[in-house]
Amino acid sequence: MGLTKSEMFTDQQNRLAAIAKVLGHPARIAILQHLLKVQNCICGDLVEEIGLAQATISQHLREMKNIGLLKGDIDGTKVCYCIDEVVFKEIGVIFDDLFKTDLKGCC
Amino acid sequence: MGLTKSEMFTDQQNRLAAIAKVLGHPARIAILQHLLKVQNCICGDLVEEIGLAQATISQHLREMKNIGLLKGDIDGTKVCYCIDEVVFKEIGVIFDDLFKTDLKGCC
DNA sequence: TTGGTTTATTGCAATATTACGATTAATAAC
DNA sequence: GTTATTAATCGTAATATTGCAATAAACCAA
Repeated sequence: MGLTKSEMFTDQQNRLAAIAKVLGHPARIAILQHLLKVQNCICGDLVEEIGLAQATISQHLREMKNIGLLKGDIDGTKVCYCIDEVVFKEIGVIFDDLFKTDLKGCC
Repeated sequence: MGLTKSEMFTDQQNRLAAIAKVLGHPARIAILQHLLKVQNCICGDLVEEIGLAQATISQHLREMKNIGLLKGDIDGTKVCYCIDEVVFKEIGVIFDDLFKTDLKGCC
């Protein structure tokens, strides 16, 4: 089917899954890591940096924008992408909450 | 194409993406949260708990096992699933590393 | 205006994912 | 033995994702 039955889950579960899904592709991880490394906007050097076609990179960037992780500022013919600090931190907290649980190893 | 070009990325990027991909479905988030809540093995009550068909749940469980997040102990006709503590913590660290970066908001 | 640069979008092909019914395999209960 | 229970697997249909070439859109420069 390929159709996720999201109505069966809570908003929190769907939001977390949507975020993880966007992170679930190495090209998007590479984009995020590059943005974290340069600590600045990136204006189009991603195509050479990552090595995928321009259309493909653009698509990945759109998905990252969809969950709010990135924002794009138009600057002439270029578009400067950078991380949305608030959303970035929010996502960090979400994962932190999920993985901070102390397990009392049962098996 | 639907075929990720994973050879273009580092092992670390591919591993992180693979983990995030598995977390990128609300049913698998629900499974993980249920396991964290009961703090014990779950032996098959997931089908009623989540509300998807048995075959579907089994498929989701397999994906979570593939990345090492869950392990299943056979107990008679039942199989008890629980979180692999080591991998769980490892994944927590991976996300923590990724999101701990302090951004100096550029845009 | 014309041409160059950059990014988004469209259209498409190949592959992947999601979901479930049906079946199978393994054990348990009797 | 038979039957019930449980979970994995198979097969299949519907939908999603990935990737790219081609094109469009928007701006800049001369």
